[in-house]
Amino acid sequence: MVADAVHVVVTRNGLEAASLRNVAEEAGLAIGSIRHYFTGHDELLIFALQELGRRVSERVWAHAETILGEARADRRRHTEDLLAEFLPLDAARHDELVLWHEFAMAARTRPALLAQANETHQILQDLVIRTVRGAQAAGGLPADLDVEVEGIRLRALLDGLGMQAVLFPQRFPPELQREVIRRHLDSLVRTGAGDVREERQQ
Amino acid sequence: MVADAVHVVVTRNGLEAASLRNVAEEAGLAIGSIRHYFTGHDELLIFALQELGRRVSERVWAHAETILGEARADRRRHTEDLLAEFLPLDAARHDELVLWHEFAMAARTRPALLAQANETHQILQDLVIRTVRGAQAAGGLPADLDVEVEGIRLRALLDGLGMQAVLFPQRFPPELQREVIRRHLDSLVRTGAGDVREERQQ
DNA sequence: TAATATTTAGCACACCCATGCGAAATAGGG
DNA sequence: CCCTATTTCGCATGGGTGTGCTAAATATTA
Repeated sequence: MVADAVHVVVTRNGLEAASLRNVAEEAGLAIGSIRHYFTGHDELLIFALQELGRRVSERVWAHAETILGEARADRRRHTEDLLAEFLPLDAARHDELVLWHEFAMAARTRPALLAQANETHQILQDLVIRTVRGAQAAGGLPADLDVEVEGIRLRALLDGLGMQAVLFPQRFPPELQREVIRRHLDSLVRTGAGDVREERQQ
Repeated sequence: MVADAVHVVVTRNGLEAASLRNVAEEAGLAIGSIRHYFTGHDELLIFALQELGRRVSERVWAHAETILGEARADRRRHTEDLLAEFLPLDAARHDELVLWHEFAMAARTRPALLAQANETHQILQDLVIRTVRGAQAAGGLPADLDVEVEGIRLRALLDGLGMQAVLFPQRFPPELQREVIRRHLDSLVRTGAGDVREERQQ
């Protein structure tokens, strides 16, 4: 697939290197061949981004169905595994994360990519929120938890941790990443949203 | 300053647009003039990154001295303000965050930038850890907290939240960002590292 | 087989890029 | 003023890029 070629080039040399020429060479095709399917450079990138979003969503959602379905004793472990899908714990997830960051960052200055990036982000955000809600419904989390905010907080944590682990791998070995997830889940389990607001005043 | 020109161009059009020509035009100079100071394109970018790191560190550390010094009654509020320096709550912080993300991402495929990016990241990470440690020493946080891990977790949260807020501003209004910070600090205050590990087994 | 559609390939163009180099302008010290 | 050092400038070169367009090759259908 030509999308794979884009992904390889972007992963290896960054999005700015994803020229028609480089992609064509990586795919073993001629420039004109690629341009037969994509009328312009933007369309190629949009397609590659769509394909990325499709794969990530598919993989993570498949993982999610295991946990969101019926109640199970090892829910906690499955939850950790699900969240671990957002982190670069192996080469596959590392590359997917790199791709996502490259495209998402590029979307800031390339309006053509923005819609697709937004959609992908939303899908994953919803998944995280659902996971939190599911854990709450299963009784593992305090009932008074603000699921929306906690979902956003958890997603932000995963995103930031994944980002840093990609940029500075030596500083964030897999075990440290897992420990951070565990700590966060622990704090969710043990903390109610509660009445902290009064205490907070002083 | 020529560094400002780089920053403006990168903020507006992304790092890939920071060519000698664009930067020179933004600075009101000729290409050759810039090349008199920087022997190549890489050196220009490295300098701009150094300058960015310097400014960010300076600003955030100045904010930090207020809080790390003596004990004060309104420590919680100052802590929130300090952490808010990592989020795009106004135009200045927004732009600084954009610059940081652009450079940090580029450092992945440009070894020339990696050292400087690493150093800047480390400085800020240390600051966050010190903040957590300070809060712990001041008695606001449980004594059995793992300061290192909590510092990393907090920094990851800030980084991820900042990233998403930059990419999808409409989804992350300032008040939501502040609420996430408050929630996180609340959870830190109320959660011990404790003996969750046994419960976790099942 | 013959005619047609689909896919692949390659060339030409105009544009932007980093860099090398020498000339022009400006500033500073004698 | 003159001489020198510093700074600014612009041209030339070689390479990369997206895109328009046409020709060739292949597959599909009649």
